[in-house]
Amino acid sequence: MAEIPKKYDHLEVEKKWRHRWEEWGIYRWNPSLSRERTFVVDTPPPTVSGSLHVGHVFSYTHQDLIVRYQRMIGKNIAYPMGWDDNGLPTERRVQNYLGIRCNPHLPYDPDWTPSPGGGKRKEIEEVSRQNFIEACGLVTAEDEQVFEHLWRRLGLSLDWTDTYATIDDHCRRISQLSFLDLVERNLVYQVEAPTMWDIDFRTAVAQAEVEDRPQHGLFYDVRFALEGGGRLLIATTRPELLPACIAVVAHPDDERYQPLFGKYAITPLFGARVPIVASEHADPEKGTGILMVCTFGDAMDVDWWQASGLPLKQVLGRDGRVLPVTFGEAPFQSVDPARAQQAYDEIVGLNAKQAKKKTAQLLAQPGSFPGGNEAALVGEPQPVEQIVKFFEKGDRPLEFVPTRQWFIRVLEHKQELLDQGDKIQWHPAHMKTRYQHWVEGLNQDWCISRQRYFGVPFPVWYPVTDAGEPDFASPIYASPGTLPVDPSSDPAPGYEESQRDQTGGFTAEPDVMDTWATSSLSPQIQSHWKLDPDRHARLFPMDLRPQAHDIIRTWAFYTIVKAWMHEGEVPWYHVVLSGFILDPDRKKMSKSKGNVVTPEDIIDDFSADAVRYWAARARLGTDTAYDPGVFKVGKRLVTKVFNASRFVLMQVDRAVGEGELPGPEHIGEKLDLALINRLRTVIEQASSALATFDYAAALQVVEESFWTFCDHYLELVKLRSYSDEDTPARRSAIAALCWALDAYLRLLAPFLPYVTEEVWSWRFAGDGPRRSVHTSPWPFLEEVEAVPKPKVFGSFDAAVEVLTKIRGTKTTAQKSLRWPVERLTIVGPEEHRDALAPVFEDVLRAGNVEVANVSVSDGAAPEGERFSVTVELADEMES
RNA sequence: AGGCGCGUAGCUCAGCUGGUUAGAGCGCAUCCCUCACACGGAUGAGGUCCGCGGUUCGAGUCCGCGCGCGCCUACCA
Repeated sequence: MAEIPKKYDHLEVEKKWRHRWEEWGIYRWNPSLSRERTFVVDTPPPTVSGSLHVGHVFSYTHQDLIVRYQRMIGKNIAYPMGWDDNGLPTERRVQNYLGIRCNPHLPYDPDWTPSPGGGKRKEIEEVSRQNFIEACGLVTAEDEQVFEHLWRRLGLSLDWTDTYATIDDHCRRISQLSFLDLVERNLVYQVEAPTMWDIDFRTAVAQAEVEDRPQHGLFYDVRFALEGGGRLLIATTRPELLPACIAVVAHPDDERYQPLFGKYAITPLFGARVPIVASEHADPEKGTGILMVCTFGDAMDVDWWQASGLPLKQVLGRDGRVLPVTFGEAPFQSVDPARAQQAYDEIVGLNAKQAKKKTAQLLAQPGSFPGGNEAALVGEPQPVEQIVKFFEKGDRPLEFVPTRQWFIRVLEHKQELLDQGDKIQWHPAHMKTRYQHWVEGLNQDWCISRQRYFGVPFPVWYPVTDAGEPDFASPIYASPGTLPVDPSSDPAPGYEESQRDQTGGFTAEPDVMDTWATSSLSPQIQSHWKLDPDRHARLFPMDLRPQAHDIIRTWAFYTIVKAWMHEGEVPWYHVVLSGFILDPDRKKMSKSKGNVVTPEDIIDDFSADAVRYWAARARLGTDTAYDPGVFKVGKRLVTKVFNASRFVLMQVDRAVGEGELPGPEHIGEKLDLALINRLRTVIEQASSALATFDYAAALQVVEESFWTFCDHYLELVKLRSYSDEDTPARRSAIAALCWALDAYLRLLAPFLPYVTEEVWSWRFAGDGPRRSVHTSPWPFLEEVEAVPKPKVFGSFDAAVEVLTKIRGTKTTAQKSLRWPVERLTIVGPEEHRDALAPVFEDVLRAGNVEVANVSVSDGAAPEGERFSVTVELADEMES
């Protein structure tokens, strides 16, 4: 029996158990057990280059609560850890930190090493893609340690022997295998088409990464000339796209414009002759009801252009600046090419914002309206609140730029993907609706190519034609056995490296896959899909996907897509969605808000158990206000567990010393039986709540019961268990205390893994699974069956009621709770007196009442109460 | 603009398939150093359950309509 310390030092205790758990390896997956006995978690790999905040602690704790329960009910747990280091955020960080930039055309230099602090150098060093990836690897390894340290402190029961990083060889291999599999199934294609483009990151982005932001814009009223005379007023927010105007459209039912359909308009400044067309796209209510279609102002322009067959006039480049074009040549015909060119030259090279301003100025000048001295711009621009699409990580609006991109065919499989969603259980259930809305609302295929470097390269090359151009129509794919490959340093199959970028040779696909193309494979990455069929069968489909609800449209959706496309399966049976942490003013918590308290600080102050308690109080899917008060409550519970356990085990120690703990067969006193009987309900309720992932409900039941145990049962049983004589009454008390504490520790273990393990080690730890509370069996009902059911119910509550009355009288009289009672009169109906009788002795002891000073009689009790209780206190303390 | 969720004590939240006087913790007030715990304990004061209608013997709980908040999706000339 271990020495019981007087005070609880959470930092020391946490450190001790953290190391011992690692030593014991109790959180490791056993690969030899069958799938049925295993509980598999698709752990979210956090973006390591992001900053850690309390939101992480929140959702990762939720997973761990579920996992710890599953472990205790005997499941073999597969709970690995992954890091999402692949992608833009890391790239940016590495560039700044090391002062390097990727040049994918450079060859790999095996001797190159990054110099820390390189970010301070003046010139930026260019390195090959593989060197760049290695540098990213070094930086992210540091970031990963920060996360790992926090996860360990939090007590997450992760299997640290089984980790992955989304850029490592294994993940690149799985990602490339996935791509090749999709090629084989004709589920992926490449196309040169206008796609949403971020001009700062200079990459394509996917629909899921786009967000709307309200912007203050200006509506410019611009006059177009009608061919053969007349004019037309068009409202636009993007005058800089005027040179890209290909048509003018109005609603077919709009009587104002019906006579114009089929005729032509002449654009101001640039003199382009554009058709006036009827189109459902136009809203008669908006602006002047007639609008210009440009290539490209928005998604509608793209749709319209594709259907129209009109030529493309691209005026914005990949950097968002106005491209040089020649007027008079197709497609930039003009009724006055010289004048058009003159106007255009004023905006060439400007960014969209500058070009907008300049074009507006030009339009305001007299003579900008074709054939006269009038200005095309009418009146002052009107301020307008508009909604503009942005890349979620971007700072400037997205543009539509024609580029060659790879897409996965999701649009034509919406129904199948909805069906997959139905096969998965969503917790809470209403979150499925979000998934459905997203799938139903998809309007583009999944763009997976990014014009970046720190990502998984496409395992693709192209032949270089005799004309020296890549032949994109004839991609050369890597063979699966050679993966992972980097086409920019590995030659295409059947070619020599010397033929790279040579006529008749090959060239690399320069793009990388979006990070979601890899993280959507987290189940397959963990199961070693296509590499280890046996392991795959033991892990896939998984049981649980924990995640936050904001990434249903990305991570959850993409993972469902991949699992369905590759194997026609769901990736997991259950998804649990954590809510967000909100500021006290109910806004989503963010760094910029100044919530600078780090999770490590909070653990230092309140203990890991207390922080877990805070997370565990929040139900799935429910956003929760950040309330440090809850940490305090958690800390109080931890302290209470420590102190109550200390009391119980000291009593046990006094009674049996080093001897064996008395078994449940000694429990005979009615109060003790009543206690155990109450625990039956607690175990039932907590178990069924946890089985449906409702850890918060389980905690509530257990916590409430534990406080009752401390506040009432311990007080009632205290003096009986103090007894120096080894009577059946004392033995019953000791046995009940042991039984109850043993159960409470296991019930609380998923929530408070440290303090429960600490207490467990004092007296309960045994051999085998019972070495740790976390591998001990979850309390099951058979354990309760070993203790007889009380014959009369309500004894516990009756005892509590009378004791509370006695305490109340003393408190009101401002006397100590030890103060003796002169006279106790209890009046109540038979039913309640019968319930009270067997536990009455305990009540009197706890209330410091002499049996001789008590009278109990038949009669009515006040409404809602069992008894009418009258308490007269003694005059003196000593009586 | 549609969808989803939420609106219960000053604050944070429980209240399952409708059932007698609506719960907890924090905070607050008053008191108590009793041999597990003052990082504690006892007791108590706090609520027209967002509003209005309806169903019902009975509604915080079900239905309808509003109002407010959050999120998702759409709106981008």
